[in-house]
Amino acid sequence: MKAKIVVIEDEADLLELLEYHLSKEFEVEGFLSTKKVQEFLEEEGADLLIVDRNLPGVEGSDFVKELRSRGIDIPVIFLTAKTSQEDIEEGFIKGADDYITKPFNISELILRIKAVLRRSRPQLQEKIEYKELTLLPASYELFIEDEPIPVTKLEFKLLMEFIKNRGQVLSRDYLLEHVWGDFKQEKSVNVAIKRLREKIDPNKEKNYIESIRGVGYRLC
Amino acid sequence: MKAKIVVIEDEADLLELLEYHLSKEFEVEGFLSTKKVQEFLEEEGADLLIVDRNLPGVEGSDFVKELRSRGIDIPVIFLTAKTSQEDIEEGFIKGADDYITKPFNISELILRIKAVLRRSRPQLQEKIEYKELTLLPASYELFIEDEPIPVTKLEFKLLMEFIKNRGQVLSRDYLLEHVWGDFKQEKSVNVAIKRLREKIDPNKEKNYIESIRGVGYRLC
DNA sequence: AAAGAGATGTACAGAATGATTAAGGAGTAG
DNA sequence: CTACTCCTTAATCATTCTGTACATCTCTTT
Repeated sequence: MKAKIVVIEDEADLLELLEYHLSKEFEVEGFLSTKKVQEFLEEEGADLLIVDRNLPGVEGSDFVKELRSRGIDIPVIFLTAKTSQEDIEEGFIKGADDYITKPFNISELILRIKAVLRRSRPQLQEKIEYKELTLLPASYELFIEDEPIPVTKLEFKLLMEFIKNRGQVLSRDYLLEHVWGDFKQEKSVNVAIKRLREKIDPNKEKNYIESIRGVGYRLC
Repeated sequence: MKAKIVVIEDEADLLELLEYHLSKEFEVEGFLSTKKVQEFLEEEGADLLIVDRNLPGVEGSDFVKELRSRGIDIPVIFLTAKTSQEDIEEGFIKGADDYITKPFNISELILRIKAVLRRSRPQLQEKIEYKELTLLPASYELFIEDEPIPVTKLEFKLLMEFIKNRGQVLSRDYLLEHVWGDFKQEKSVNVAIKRLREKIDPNKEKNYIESIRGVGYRLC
């Protein structure tokens, strides 16, 4: 999962350059002014903010201070032509996580971004995607097109097993061993599959899990 | 509670200067070489490392890389005369949280230290805010919308652990290890969570702490 | 088309998990 | 020492989950 970075920079050329380079490693959203940023952050969220301090209207560091006072604790890197010692110190005092002066080196910027993200977003959770399904193994959560779908731990593990072996037919025996561990009747698998199908495809349109008569089931 | 900072710098004069200035705000431990540092870290621990890269014997960034590979995840700031772009990038790649080139400004250094500590050691902050909760780690005090709420030390530490890992599901095992230290029964966690919930959300409106059946709890 | 095997659907009881309550002991302050 | 707070443990209540039994449906073979 890529980190989402918001860049606020009023020079269109530079913004474009940043978007171009950063998008190789991150998901980037550029803004020419602070205007719609707060709205965006509240609706979509982001993992890091890169802000020029010389912006039309609001001063960048004041904007950050304002965010901070509203409890928005997103990490911030200032990227600015303001190079005096006082400017730099002011930037940190107003809540910067790092402060880079123009002209800057793009690979250093990327490394500094990563350093900040490493501390602020300790573990990007692992995310497994399959068609419109998204699975978060750490919390046993399932999303269908970003809608959370409540599933039990058993159902989640069952789905994971299918995704791990997509395209292969899994026998009831195999599933009992790998998902349940504990040995139950083969019929239990039937019921669990039924329940899982209902949750991942309530309208029975997708037919994710196919039954292979006499053999087992397959996710295709 | 002051943060504990270890400085490794082979020029005695500079080390002394750093110790002098930093000790106004932090608890400082200086070393002229990396020799006894690892031992010190393992025994005493520290919150941040400031390292010169030109050290007698070991190269500073290699020392850090070595620490990282041993799972010692202490934040590091390099403070060094190596100013080429390659050197800086190498520093970050080997695990730096920040990189400052000599000559440096002492107040900027202090601000950068604070910026790194804010993310990596939130518990050292004077004041931590999360939604309408305010925590004062020094005194184990909790406020909800500025109203003081009496909480026990255990409850406070539990809440801190959740805030430190907000959004992540924490298993009972994890909590026992990180909050209790000492191993108790997993049931103890349930009871402690119940009491904490009662205090931070007596009307059960906010649902700060979510239970994830079969997995653990999460602050969202 | 009928029979039989396998798959699906449904209902329910028992198992598992979490929440709540209460009791007793350890630790602490006065 | 006494009174008090806090915490663990144990017991019980409440909820959710899951295995089993059985009924129904579907497919395949004859």
